[in-house]
Formats: sequence, structure tokens, C-alpha cells
Amino acid sequence: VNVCSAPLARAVSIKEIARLAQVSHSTVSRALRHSPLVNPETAERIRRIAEESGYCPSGPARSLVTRHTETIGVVVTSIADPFHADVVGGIEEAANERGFSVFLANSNADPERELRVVRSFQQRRVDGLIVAASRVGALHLSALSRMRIPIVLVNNQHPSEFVHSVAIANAQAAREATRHLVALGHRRIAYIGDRFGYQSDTERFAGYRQALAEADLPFEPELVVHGNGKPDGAPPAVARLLALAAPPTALFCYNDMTALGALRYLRSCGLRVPEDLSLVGFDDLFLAEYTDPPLTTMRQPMWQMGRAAARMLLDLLEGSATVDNVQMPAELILRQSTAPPRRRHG
Amino acid sequence: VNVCSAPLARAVSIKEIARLAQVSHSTVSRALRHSPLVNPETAERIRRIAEESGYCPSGPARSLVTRHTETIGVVVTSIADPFHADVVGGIEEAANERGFSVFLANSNADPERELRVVRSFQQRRVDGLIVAASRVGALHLSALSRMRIPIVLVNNQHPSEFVHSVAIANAQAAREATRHLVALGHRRIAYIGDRFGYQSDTERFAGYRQALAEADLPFEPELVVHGNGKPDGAPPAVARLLALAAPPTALFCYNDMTALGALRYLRSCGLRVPEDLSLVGFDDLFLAEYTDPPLTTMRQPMWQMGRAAARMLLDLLEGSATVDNVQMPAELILRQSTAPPRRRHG
DNA sequence: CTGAAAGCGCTTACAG
DNA sequence: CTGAAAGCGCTTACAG
Repeated sequence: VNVCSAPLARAVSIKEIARLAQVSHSTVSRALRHSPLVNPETAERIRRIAEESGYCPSGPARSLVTRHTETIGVVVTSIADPFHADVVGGIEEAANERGFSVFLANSNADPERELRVVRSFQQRRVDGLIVAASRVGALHLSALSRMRIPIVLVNNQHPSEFVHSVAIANAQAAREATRHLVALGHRRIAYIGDRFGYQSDTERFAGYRQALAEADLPFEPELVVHGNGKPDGAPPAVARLLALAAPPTALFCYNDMTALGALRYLRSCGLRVPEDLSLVGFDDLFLAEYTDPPLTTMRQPMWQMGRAAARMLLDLLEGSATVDNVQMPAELILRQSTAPPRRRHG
Repeated sequence: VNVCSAPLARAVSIKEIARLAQVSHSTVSRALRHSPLVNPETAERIRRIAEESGYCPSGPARSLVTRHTETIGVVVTSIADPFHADVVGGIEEAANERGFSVFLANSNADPERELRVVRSFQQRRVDGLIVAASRVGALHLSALSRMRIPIVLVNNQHPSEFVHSVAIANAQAAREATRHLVALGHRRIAYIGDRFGYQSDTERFAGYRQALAEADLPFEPELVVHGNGKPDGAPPAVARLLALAAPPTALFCYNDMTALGALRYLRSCGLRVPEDLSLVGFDDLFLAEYTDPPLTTMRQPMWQMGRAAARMLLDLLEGSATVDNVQMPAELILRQSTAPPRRRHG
């Protein structure tokens, strides 16, 4: 016989243990919360009885009176995306350290689903919300701010006094990555962006242009193409670049997933990286170290960003938050996918 | 001024909207739940008022009386691990479809943390639990079954009538993978297992031995080494194999992460895959398609396994579960990391 | 169809 | 130090 699907035994409540201990349930409540307002010996006795009877306090009942749930909601576009998986890991770790549990939901980048999910979190009375890399902030800001709970955005700052965020300095990081290519001698550097209009893409693109301008390199619109942030978005974009009369000698990608797709496509075209073409990614997913050649990329401290977001939210909840937007450091990781361009005319 | 960290405005309750609608709060409750016991017109009016006043029902209050939370807890060893990320994605998707939210927690493979996390889920009164690829089932089964809520294990069956599980036929899958190597002509095939004693490892090892036996190939203990399920666990294990007087010509790995580490280490030794050595992984993480060469591997339908686990749990909750252990199909994916062995003596 | 009452499991003033 | 009371926001018999 299967005990698991049997009707749930009613969990023992504070009342039950009050009966056992021959005190009022108020006293039990105090003893369990270690209130100083109860005789140490009876408190001890009560706790022992609670322990023995397998008492487990009811979160829902408690939060009904305390008006908070020690719970946060996190919505990501896709948990299967390694970037988000890492961020969520950091969030969970930091939340857990402070006694919070996390609700996780996928939005699949679908604004409607996103809104549904947020609404369900609202019913569950999460104390706060973390939204990672989506456009929800832009689309539904008013709906969100109406919720009147703290929200922190990861990699998706929104120019508003209503939301908080943690991100890296995207423009600056992209500029640094592009500079690296310039320093190697590349003059025709392509940018493979993301076609969904994320703010991070806009900023990285801006950084790319800045680096070009600094080096007095012309900005060539034909060198800017768009993927979809995933490996399969890269081939068509790369193909367009390769078909140019004067193809680029280096590719700077919006993220590592795009770089991964580009790398594989280049290989399938018989092109070698970095001998024929240099490639730089963005994120430093763990797999960047395992590609062949290992990928030069701009590292985002994803796990730390998750931790920072959770801590910021928790600080907000206890009113001790000091800043509204934290900016994390990015770091260029030099590996083997970049090299000086081949001389054109030996 | 920042509205988010301002004290929370008390959410409008059923009582408040009762006042607005000039009815009792019982009637409001009924109208909101679409009970037939209320006049359609007043019901409509009540709903409109609720809508306008931004009413959002309180989950905690509701579950206090209904005695369930429409919530499930999922604990994974590491959300940053792509296998788990995918499983969690499937769980969340299926749960969401049926109105459930999911609490996610990492155990870091630490039994104590695992237990703490499960206890916190218990306080939050989750309706059920999914535990993915951990030893919690083995270590804490009694503590778990005492919770008296349904639990389903993913890839971690436990020989007990108390738990439910979804998994693949590990032994059979490993046998098939090994057979593929045998069919290519390999006679010295190594197994790089996992050192943590997971049941899945034990089963895959058994399958490997079965395939050897079937082919009348001797089982050589020296050809069995252990990694840690991650890329960095592979190099020492592979090094030991390479140092053998008669090294293997093919490597069958416990999982893709191990294969990834092995691939990279082999490359660093100047060995080519599959020319010098064949390599097969297990899982078919998305990255298996992007290694160089792309990895031959045994696919586990991770997302589907997550969906199946969630559905099984939900079925258990509504008493409609039909099976206790679902077995998902695995599939050998042939790519370019395997080939016939090189002839030893030309 | 509707309302008053009781109760879910807790916390916390209030009054000893 | 302790208990009785009220209340958190809901649902649901029970009695009109």
C-alpha cells in the first residue's frame, strides 16, 4: 500500500501541543519562537514535546499574521539557458542564507506568460521579485510597480525610479572586447547582435561603435548583423558577413551562445579560428573554456550577479538597501579564438 | 522617492470589496470563485468591483483553509548543471500548466543542506516534492516518508514502495552505448564512471559489463576509472588509462560533462578523437552537438523527464496516478566522436 | 440566493 | 511569566 497518496494526516498544530504540554497555545507559540516571555523550563519542555510530536510550523498560517512570506519570485526567460541557470543559482544561494525560499518561473520570453507568472507570484504573496533578462520591465512596468513590492532586474535596467537592478557596464565591456580586436590589428570587425532589442544588446553595440571611433575605424553598417542569442541564430548572420565583398577578419558576438554557433558554422565552411577569423564571445559560460579553440570572451560574473540581486532585494525588504543599481565588474578572458588578422596580400 | 521600499499598502481584501459592493464577504468569496450559489448579476458586479480595486486573492489565507498550497518543491544538486536545468525547465512547465508554482532549491550534494531545504519546504506546506539526482532518497528516506507528502525522484529510483520515480533504463542504455563501440571493432573499452556512488552510475556500469560479456570480451578492472561527473574530474582518470601497458581504444563516459573533460584532455595530449580514441558520452546535453568533434552520446530526454515527474506528482496529488515508476526512452545519438579503432600493427 | 458563524494555524497586544 | 481574546484573509457548512 502506498502511503504517499493516502489522505494527508492532519499535521500537528500548536493547539495540539498545547494540550500535550498543558499550557495555552499562546505560550506554545512563545516558547517555539524563543520569546523571553516564557519560563525557560516550561519553554524547554514545550520544545521537547513539539520535537517529539513532529511538529512543523505552518508557513501560510504564520505569514497570514506577519504579512510576509519570506519568499521571493524569480522569473527568467529560460532556465535551460546556462546564463540564467547560473544567475538563479546565485539567487537561490543568497536567498537561502537568509531564510528565504525562491519560486522559479520561466517566461519563455512571452510577455503574456510573464505577466501571468508575475500575477501568480503576487497571489502567493512573494515579498519581492527578481526578473532576469527579459523585456518585462519595459513592457509591464506600470503593472509591476502597481504591485508595490520591491523588484530587481538583472541585466535589464530600466530608466525608472521604481526599479532596482544589477548589471555589468555593457557598453564599457563591449568597448574593451572590441579594443582587443583592434589592438590585434583587425580593421574590419563585425558585430553579431541580438535581434530582440534587449537593452544589453543596444549597449554592447554602442560600446562596439565607441571602440571603432576611438581607433578611427569607419563604422560599416554592413558589418552589423543579428542572431537570436542562441547557436542556431548565428549561421545565417555569419553567412551574410562571409558573402560581403570585403568580409570581416574578426567577429564580436553578443553572447557565447551566438559565438558557439558561429564557431561551428565557420568550421563547417572550412574556415579556421583564429587563423582565418578571430572570434570573441560574451558571458564566459563554462563551455567557453571547452570549445575548440577555447573562446576569448567577456566574462560576466553570473553567479555573483544572482547573489547581488538577491541581497539587494532582501536589503530592500528590510529597508537597509543602500544603492539602487549595482554594477558588477566584467572581465575580458583571453583564450585562443583571437589572433592578429592574416595579411591580405602576403 | 522610492515607492518600492515604502511600507506595503495593505492589499485590498474580500472584506473591503464586500463593503464596496454592499454584500457580505461570504457572497464576495462565492462570486469570486464563480460559485453557482450567487445571483449572476450581483456576481458580475462584485467581480467588476474586485477588478477595479485591484483585488488579488491571498494564497496563504486560502491555503490555510483548503489545506493545500498548489505548490511543489524541487531540490536538485545544482541548478547550474545543464542536466538539472533542463529537468527543472520541464518540471516548471508542466506544473505551471496545472496552476502550480515551484519552489527551487539547490542541495549542492550536501545531505545536510538537502535535509534543511526539505524541511523548509515542509514548513511552506508544499503539496509534493521532486528530488532530482541526489542521494537524499537513500540517506533520508525515512525522514522523507515521514513527511507524508508525495515525493518523486528523478534519476534516482529507490527500491521502496514509498517513493515514485522517473528515470531511463540506465543499464540497457549503457549496454547499447557499449555495444556500439564493440560493433565498431573496439576490444579494449574503458568506462569512466562517477565516484559518488549514484545508482545511475552503478546501473550504467552494469550495462557496460553486460555488453562486454555478450561480446565475449574480458572484463578488465584496470579499464574502469572514476571521475566526478564534471569536466575537471576526467583528466586524472583518463591519464590513468593512458598510462596502461595496453591502453583502451575507446572511452565510455558516465556523462557528457565527463566526456567533455576527457575530450579536452585528450586533445591536450595530442591525441585525436576519434582517430586515436573513440569517445561516447551520456545525456546529450545541448553542448554535445557543439564539441569538436561532435559527441556520440546516449540521449536522456531531460525536459520530458521533468515534465513526467511533475505530471506524476500532480496525478499523485489528485489520486489519479497510474504507475509508480515511469521509464523514459533513451536514444543513442551517433555523431563524430566514434570510429573503428586504428589497426595496431598496420 | 444570502448572511452570520465557525474555523484554518498562527501571533500579539492586553490584562492579569 | 501566563492565558483569553482578537485578528490575519479566506472558505464553507448552516440556517434562513
